[in-house]
Amino acid sequence: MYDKLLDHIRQNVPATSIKKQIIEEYFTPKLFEKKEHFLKQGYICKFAGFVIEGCYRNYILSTEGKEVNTGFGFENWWLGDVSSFVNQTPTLINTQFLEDTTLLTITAKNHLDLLEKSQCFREYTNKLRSTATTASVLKLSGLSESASTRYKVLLEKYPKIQQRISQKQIASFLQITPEALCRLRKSEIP
Amino acid sequence: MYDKLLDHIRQNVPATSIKKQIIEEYFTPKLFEKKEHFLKQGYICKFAGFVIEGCYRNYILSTEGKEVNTGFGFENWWLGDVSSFVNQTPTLINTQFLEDTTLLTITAKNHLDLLEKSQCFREYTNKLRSTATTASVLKLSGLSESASTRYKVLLEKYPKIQQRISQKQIASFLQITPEALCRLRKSEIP
DNA sequence: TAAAATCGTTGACCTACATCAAGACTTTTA
DNA sequence: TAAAAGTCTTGATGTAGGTCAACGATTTTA
Repeated sequence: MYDKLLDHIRQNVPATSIKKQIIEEYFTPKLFEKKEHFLKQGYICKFAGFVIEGCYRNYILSTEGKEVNTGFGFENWWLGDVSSFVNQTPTLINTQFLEDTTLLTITAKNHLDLLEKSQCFREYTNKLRSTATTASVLKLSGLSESASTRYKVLLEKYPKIQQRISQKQIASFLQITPEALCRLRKSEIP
Repeated sequence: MYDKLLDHIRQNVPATSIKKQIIEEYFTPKLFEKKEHFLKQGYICKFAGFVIEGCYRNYILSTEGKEVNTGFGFENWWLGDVSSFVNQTPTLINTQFLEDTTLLTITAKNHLDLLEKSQCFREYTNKLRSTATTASVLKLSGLSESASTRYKVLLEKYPKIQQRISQKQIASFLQITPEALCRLRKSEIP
């Protein structure tokens, strides 16, 4: 289990010197059931987590209280709201598991310690956070395309997403209704 | 000029020990004219910049080549694509000045040096980047609201934006046509 | 395992915003 | 400072996707 995280660090910082023992010391495994929440609007993000197995969705609540998915995460992704985690301020993001999920979690305090202690973990964190920012911006711009284009792009990027995520959730992510997605599928994949 | 950046650091990291001399050593002032680009898709972001005076827009190109604004920046904002800057990879973002603008710029190398050297600058950078990520996510979700709601929210957040940014640019940011924005204004502000 | 809830699909109808066009006003350029 | 280019506004018309409703299929719960 700890190896999965270690591998991920190695992938991003090939020259890493980080030891498995460190990971075991700083991270705690946690199990969550499908539909459980990892994070809810208004709470402070006390832990960050790395997905060993399972998946989740991030969503926000619109002014009318509608849930709008902002993204999904699978194995080898991090979850937790960086802003809330770093500044220990209430989050605006909700994170809910879509399958039973195993995480490696780390507290904010441990994370800070590890950042100070390990130059390589600093690099790793830096790298992940910088690419996360870009991803958000790109997603954003994607919304200027038609729903049909956005759907195609999504399928190109994650061909297997339909095996794991329900149409309702995908529709929310594309910011269209499930009905519209249903019609899209019918017309586009003959 | 350097004081403006120093003040901004102090605002975010009250206990800072950073000296004006350091700022003067690591940052270089630069002037840009209205319509000049700071960053173009495909190039690597060699500098980050802090706006002393002026403003800019970030935009991306949709698949059909249309420019879509992702945000504006004014005095006391940073510009530059974090992802491209940190990883020295080509950016997907375009940054263009909407007024004659004065920046304090720092090279990627100097930025790395300063991060290693100054614990306080590390905190400062961390804080800015984490809030930037959140801002993107929230903007994203905002698009699920109607154009009219998005416009109202924008005006609440930046009441003076209309004095500095043209309707065409605001429309692109709201992801509607200038015509639609014109009609919105007429109907909403009687 | 029966009942209840949720999901995917389809049809009928509606609305917010896009597109195209054209004129008045403002800013930039030579 | 005159010409050219870009901006704002308004009108007429088109369309992608929303809303509401209904039904069978699947999943969840008791």
